[in-house]
Amino acid sequence: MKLKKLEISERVVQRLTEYLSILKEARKRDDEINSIELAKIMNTTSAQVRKDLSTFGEFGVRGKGYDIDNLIEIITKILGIDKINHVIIVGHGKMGEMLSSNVEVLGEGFKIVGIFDKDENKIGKIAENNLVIQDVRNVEEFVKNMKNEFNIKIDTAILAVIKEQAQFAAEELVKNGICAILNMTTYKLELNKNIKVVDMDISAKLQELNFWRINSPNEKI
Amino acid sequence: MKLKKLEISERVVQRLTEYLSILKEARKRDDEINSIELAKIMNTTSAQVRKDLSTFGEFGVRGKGYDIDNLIEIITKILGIDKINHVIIVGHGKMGEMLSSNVEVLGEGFKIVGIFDKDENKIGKIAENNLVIQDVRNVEEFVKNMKNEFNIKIDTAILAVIKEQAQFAAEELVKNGICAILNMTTYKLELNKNIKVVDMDISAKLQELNFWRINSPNEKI
DNA sequence: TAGATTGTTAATCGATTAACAATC
DNA sequence: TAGATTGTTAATCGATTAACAATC
Repeated sequence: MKLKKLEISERVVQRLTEYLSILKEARKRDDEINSIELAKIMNTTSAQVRKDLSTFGEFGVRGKGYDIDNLIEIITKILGIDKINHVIIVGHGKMGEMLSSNVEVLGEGFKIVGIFDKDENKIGKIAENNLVIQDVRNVEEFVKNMKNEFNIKIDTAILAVIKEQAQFAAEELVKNGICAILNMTTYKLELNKNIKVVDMDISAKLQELNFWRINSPNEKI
Repeated sequence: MKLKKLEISERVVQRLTEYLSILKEARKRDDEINSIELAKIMNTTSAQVRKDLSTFGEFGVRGKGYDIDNLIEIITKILGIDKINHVIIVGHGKMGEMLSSNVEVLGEGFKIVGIFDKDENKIGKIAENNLVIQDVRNVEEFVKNMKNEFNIKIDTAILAVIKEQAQFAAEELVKNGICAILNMTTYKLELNKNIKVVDMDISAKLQELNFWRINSPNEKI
């Protein structure tokens, strides 16, 4: 597989994750799919589907379409989830608990290897996935050990603390070598630009939904 | 408050939710803010901030900036979260449980009034927020009762079932008058276009983050 | 070969930004 | 009034789409 590498827009990457999920569904029914069918499910044009995919290479067969298994494999590679990515969860409140106990939710390609909290009542307890909840001050040591003993570099953290702690906790993580953060809080993190942050704010999404609900053109309430 | 009403882009609404969260933080420190400061926190230009806000009206004072409290109130109204919006949760697995037990997570303006599941072992049990978990087949009756007895119209559902059930469950909800769905599953729902759906897919967001991590220009792993 | 669908170019559309008159 | 910052216009930039040659 030859991957072109150039400027890739956020939108394209977002759609890539959607294509993947759609393809996994489609695979249950078919072996092949074309840009028209894919576009219909995505609510977009076939031109966009082809353009998106051609950002990364030539994966289709003219006159036929795309082999679903092949495309799944390619997108999986592009997203780096063809291998296990080791992540830590910081904050073991309701959200952290849900994330660590729900094997489904992270999807394939990710494995939780550490859980941290600052609450002394939680530290030392065993989470539902059988990991011991560690003191958040141990992140540094943990990351080092994983590197030295198992040669596992931990880059990614899921930040699930309360929003009042988000900025501080994130800065600590960055100090310990974390360069990618899935931010489950409502706090807008202010970090060095080379740190990748993706926000996952449920309340914001609900607000968005609510706006469209009350402002829908075919509103009839 | 006079609200202009015209074509509003998804991006603007998304940023509106971000402005709101930033303003709530800023209020702790200041009474006023200008577009330059707001832009800095948002990682954008002051022109965009002003343009975004002016989509909805004239809220600033030339030479001074924006009154934070005032702006919060306005955005809160625009997003329709100045009043309580009643939502139901469908699916009381790990995700549904987290949502219903975590008062923080939905943010202000939303209240869970019903929890539904199809698992007989769960039906009749009491969830952490003290609501009885109801049979999902009762949604119809529940929605009608809320309307008739309390004059509460339920428009919004949070879909937290397993992805294999997502499409079916969503269609049932729509039949019972739900017109806005926060989709917590990885399944790409295919519904009538007048139904508002916002996707909230944790695994997709992790994939996105992972892509940027491994493709960051200043990668040095 | 004829039919189909890709990959890509060029045209269009929409979103962002620079610049500035309006005005506090 | 002078200084500052808004709201808005016009210019720029980027993303989407239409169209079609390439090719299976």
